[in-house]
Amino acid sequence: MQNIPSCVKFFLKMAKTQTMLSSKFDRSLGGIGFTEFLILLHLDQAPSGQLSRIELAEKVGLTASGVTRVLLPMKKVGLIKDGPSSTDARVRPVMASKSGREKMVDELKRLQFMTDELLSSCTKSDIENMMGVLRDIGGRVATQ
Amino acid sequence: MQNIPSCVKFFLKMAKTQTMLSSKFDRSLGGIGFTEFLILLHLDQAPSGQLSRIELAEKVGLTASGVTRVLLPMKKVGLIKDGPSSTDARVRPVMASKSGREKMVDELKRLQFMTDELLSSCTKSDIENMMGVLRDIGGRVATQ
DNA sequence: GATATATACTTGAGCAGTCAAGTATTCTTT
DNA sequence: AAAGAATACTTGACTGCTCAAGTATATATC
Repeated sequence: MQNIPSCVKFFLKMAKTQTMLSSKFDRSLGGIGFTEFLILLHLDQAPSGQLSRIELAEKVGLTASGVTRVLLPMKKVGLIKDGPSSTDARVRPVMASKSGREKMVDELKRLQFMTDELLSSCTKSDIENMMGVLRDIGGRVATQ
Repeated sequence: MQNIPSCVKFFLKMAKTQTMLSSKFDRSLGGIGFTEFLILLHLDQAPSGQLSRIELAEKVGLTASGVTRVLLPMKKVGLIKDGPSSTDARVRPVMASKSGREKMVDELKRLQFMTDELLSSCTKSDIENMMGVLRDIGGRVATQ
């Protein structure tokens, strides 16, 4: 029976929590998946309202091909549409449609309600601290 | 452009960090996946050295069928073996084999090195605090 | 003691993603 | 201006799950 150091324990705990959370999100998000929601959210946050596939990939943490595959049904259903064709013919910018934006606002409200509840026992500074730690970890993971 | 409340931001950040981490783990774990590692770890931590499929499912956060599917190749490769058949003929206990235990110890060391590095800028109490928050969130998610 | 209900799985179909290899366009070098 | 390298994708084959439905055993109810 091995002794498990606290750093490892922390990551195990985080992995499990995240698994539970994302399946809860997926179940409660009406009709769209968490990744689809993320895409709509990032499109909303982009200053120009549009993002290329690789920009989306970078933001949501998927590969380019993952983005291609997620976008396909979203376009079929009308949540997104093509952005104005850019000067560079390789890039295919994506925009949210009106219904995509509406859906996103809807789900954002739902998510807000849910996260408020889940974090109800945390102080503002708890959250600040954890954000700092996560940012830090993210940075270290990214640099290889 | 929607305003995103800090609770939601926190969960988005955590989701992304976790995505990056788990793919880093999967890449760096030699030959076995993160879930396979988790299974070997939980078998090691079980007092009797054996766990039923549903116990494993509960511990690693998969469904029963997910466990069935993960276990299949692990048995073929000899990382695990059947436990002594229990009094209840429905349950099929699983144990780690010698090579499974060795593999696990190996990978645990690797993981320890990795997590130490990723958390190198955190204090002991940072980690304690986050563990507390995660435990709390986990509890709230679990209750329905 | 038979019947219903619950538990511990397994299996088929399908979804969300990956990776490797391909295509089209653009940039860089000579 | 041509050749090679890089970028922005897309596609095929695969992995790792999920969910719904099935099977086998066990428990509770009448």
